[in-house]
Amino acid sequence: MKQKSPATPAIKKFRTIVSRSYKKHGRDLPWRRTKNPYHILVSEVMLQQTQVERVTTKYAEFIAAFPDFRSLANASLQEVLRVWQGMGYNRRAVALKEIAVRVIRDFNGMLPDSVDVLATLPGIGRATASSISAFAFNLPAVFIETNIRRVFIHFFFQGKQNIKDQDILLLVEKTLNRRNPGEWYHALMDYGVLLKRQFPGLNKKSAHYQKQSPFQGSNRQMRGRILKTLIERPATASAIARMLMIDAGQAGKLLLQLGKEGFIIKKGPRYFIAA
DNA sequence: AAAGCGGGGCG
DNA sequence: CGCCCAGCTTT
Repeated sequence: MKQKSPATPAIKKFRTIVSRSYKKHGRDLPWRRTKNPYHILVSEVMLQQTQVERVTTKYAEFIAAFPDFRSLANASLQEVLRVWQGMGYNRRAVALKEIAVRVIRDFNGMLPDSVDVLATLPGIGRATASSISAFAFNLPAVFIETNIRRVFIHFFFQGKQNIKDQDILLLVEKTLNRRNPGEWYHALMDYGVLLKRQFPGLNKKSAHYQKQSPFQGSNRQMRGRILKTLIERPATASAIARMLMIDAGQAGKLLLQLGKEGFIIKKGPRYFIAA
């Protein structure tokens, strides 16, 4: 039996501040009104590296188009990618569909509640697995994401630099409210949103901070355009190269890579969205 | 440890 | 224009 250390005054104060703030201006978001594991899963995958405002609209569309695991499992990748358009990181749509297939086939149609099992599913890492476990099943999983990271850096690492996630996780575990992990995490995230406006740049003190490369003219932009095109109709490599105004060599590379990742297939001279 | 992956909105 | 967003996967 693991010994529980008692909550120190600092921890009690921390909990009080975050909880009070949540009661006063916690956000009311669609996926916070449900414990349907499928709905929670869809929201958590959509929220990876994607602003809340953009997810709120797409979440409703996606659930309307694919109401449950079975309908998503049975949908074509083309339909799923079409609904996904505008979200970015299209791999997530492929992963979500594959998760639905596995849940129906391997888990009797029920999403597992265990972090370790959830993390075996494609596109589900530690953070998403834990958040699903906390929000759908109210289990005390320990995780951080960008808002939570900001909160702990602000409260417990003042004046520090190069702060490791591993060190933050220890504190998340110590401060976790085990009576209601789901609500506690909502409170933490909402507090992180407030801190973002109050103290810009907190996350730059993370050891894991990285700024990303420009998007204009990037491979990523071209991949997105290719998929957008192929969702409408199949096309040849040369037609795609012409449309994107790139040379045939680059188009060929992009198409090959998209094929390897399971987005598309080649039949004869033309490329299609994969089955 | 670092790079790649989307797309949009905001300063 | 640069920056960042409820991260994951591959190298």
